[in-house]
Amino acid sequence: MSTEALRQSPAFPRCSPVQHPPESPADPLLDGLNPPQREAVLTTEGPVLMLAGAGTGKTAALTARLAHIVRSRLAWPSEILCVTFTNRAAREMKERVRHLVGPAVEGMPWLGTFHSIAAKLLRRHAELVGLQSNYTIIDTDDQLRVLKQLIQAEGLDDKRWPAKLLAQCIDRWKNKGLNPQDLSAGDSEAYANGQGQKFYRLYQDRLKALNACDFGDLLLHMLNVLRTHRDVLEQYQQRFKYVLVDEYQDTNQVQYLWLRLLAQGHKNICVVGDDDQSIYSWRGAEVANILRFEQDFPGAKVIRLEQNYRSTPDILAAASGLIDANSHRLGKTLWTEKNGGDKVRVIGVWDGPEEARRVGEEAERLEREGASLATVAILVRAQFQTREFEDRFISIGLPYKIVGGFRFYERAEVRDALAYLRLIAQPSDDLAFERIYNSPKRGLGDKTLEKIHRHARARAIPLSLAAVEIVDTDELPARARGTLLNFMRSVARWRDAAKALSPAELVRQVLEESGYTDALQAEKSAESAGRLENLAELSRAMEEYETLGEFLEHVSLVMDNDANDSAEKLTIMTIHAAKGLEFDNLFLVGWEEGVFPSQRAMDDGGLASLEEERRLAYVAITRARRRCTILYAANRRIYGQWTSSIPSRFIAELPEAHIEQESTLSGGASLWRAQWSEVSDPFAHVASQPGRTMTRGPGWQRAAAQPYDPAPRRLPEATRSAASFAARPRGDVGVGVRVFHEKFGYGTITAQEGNKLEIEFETAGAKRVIDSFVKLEV
DNA sequence: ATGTACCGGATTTTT
DNA sequence: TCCGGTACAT
Repeated sequence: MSTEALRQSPAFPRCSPVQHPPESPADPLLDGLNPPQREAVLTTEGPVLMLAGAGTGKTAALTARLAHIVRSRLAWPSEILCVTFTNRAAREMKERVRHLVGPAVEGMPWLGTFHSIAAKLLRRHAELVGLQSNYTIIDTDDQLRVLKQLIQAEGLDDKRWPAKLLAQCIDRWKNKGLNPQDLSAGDSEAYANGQGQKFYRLYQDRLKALNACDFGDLLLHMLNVLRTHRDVLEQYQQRFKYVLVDEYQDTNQVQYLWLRLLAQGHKNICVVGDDDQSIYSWRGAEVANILRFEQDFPGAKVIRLEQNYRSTPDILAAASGLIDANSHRLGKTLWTEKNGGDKVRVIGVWDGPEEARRVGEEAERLEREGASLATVAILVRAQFQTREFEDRFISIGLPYKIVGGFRFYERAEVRDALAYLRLIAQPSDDLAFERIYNSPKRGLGDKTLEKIHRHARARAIPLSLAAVEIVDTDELPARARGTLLNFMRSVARWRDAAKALSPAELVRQVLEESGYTDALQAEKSAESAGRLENLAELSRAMEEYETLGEFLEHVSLVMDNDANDSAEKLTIMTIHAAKGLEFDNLFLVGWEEGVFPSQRAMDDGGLASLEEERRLAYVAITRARRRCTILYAANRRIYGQWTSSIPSRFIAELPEAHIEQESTLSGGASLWRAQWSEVSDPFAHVASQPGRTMTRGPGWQRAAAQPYDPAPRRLPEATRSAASFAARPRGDVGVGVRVFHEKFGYGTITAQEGNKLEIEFETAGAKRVIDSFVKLEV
């Protein structure tokens, strides 16, 4: 494996060619690394803090370090603990290490996310915390259901004291490494007038009874094991000769305590992070961990990676200027050897729809100039902002994908399928039983469930067992009894089948025999088609697993839908989701006070939150490689209310020398006229909003006073740009034809012009779409 | 047991 | 505005 291969490997696209001649050509691993990166690779002994700014090649340094340790025989791969936060990061690192060290080395067993490593350790020591090693990992959904049941069982009003609030408290306590008995009276106050501790304890007891863990437990239980069992702790302290931690600024208290214990053996801990990119404090991350690393690990070597290989000088300068406004930074000075490039553009527009239109046009222009849409991304502060763009891109036929939102395994149908499997794998999984016992609808309701519950409690047995027993009694009405008997027989049959079939075959059989697929097929809505698709995808994903248990662990901790589709599409995502990624052409939208920085953050977090928002802005800008465009709108509709807004303070904080401002608002009559020709009535959406309460400024009134042509419009001009590259109509569709659209479902074509269709959808109403987006009904 | 009408809440999100 | 949850009617 040469550095040449390293540089050219697809997992290594970000580093520009070698910047300095290699000092020690003897070790090809170091070629292509700059001096600080090399230092980070070679300083294997003792604590190391690698402060790596955005785009400075920290993953390259980290993986080279791993490879170096393995190749110099300082440790076996199985003696290195390497933790990341996301599966994506873990996967990427695994891939790169494989490139460097070669396939001869089996994938490192202890490279993974905090949670997957903790889960693996906990399987070995589960009995020490009162669990069996085949414990179930439950997600937020299940967690909330359990909590709600507890709250109601204790006779509390779950409106006054929502399960969500309790879940937040418990998560926070777990993130801090606190068990129920560790809570102070003050902590306990956080829920239901001092009953926090009581509920936390009840919840933990309930989980133990279910032989289940939530995500927080994986880390907390393991911390408890390490704290209370010296022998176990020493075993792992011995084993892990080297510890590496990625994104250290995102660690929370439990993770910190965990690492500190484990690293005490050999004290070879290397953490990598960037305090300026700490954007997860709201979920327990403590920047303080990185700020005080040098005190925690005396003699720590601090290495700064400051050469940026990603962005152009103006982009870098704009980002640096912005983050300068924050206090309490460790401080880094990013620099680049790159020259030229455009300044950061800042564009003010009239309203949200215009913002979307503008970005769409720019994206099409980039495409015409030869850029792939895969190099274009729109970053938003919050998920609700994606809608405007989605609507626009559907109507002009611009391919896009939205990253984030619901993960694959969080979708209802996938969770249902998993619940079936969980119930098959583990009869004691009451949560799974509750989820699916009437899904698909088979006529079993709350009354029946309640009776099963009562029986289960009386006999101290799991629900599924209680269900089997209860059909032998005359507690249930004949109808429900028959249905339940039938259902439980199926479950028993599947348990049998599970022994003979592969997980993938099993899930297909279960979905078929339970009537789940039939119910979806009968539905015939836009969503149901997608759901069936997801279930097919699920069984496909299961093909690579031998056992059900193996698959279930994988799915609860690792599975995501990153493997989306590789087609050339523009990406829309939140800034949070974009961390660690980069794009040639970047659009940062909605830079208005209240949206970004978000009102909510400023309301309840004060200056600290504002600084986190600013770091978020810094993360956003530094995702751009070549072109960065920031937009803000003068008017925006938020929760159905029109609001006039002012540009984000972050725009004012960008150093003027590195930006280029433009506004369609102050641009004079010609720009307004350009607007007018776009749509026949630019204020139609305004006029048609009864009860609209926005304050109308002088500019608005002037514009609104203009006459406009009220002639009946057909397909509006606005779709013209899309027509320019895909105008040839399809021959197989026409007015009156019934078609299917992935997003809107079934509808009938009411007008056709070129490749543009106007369709009256059965559920979504009238929409304009490009013909390539619809399928003929089958 | 299941379908329809209001009410209230509404960031960011990994595992 | 829009979604989900609860309350009520069928």
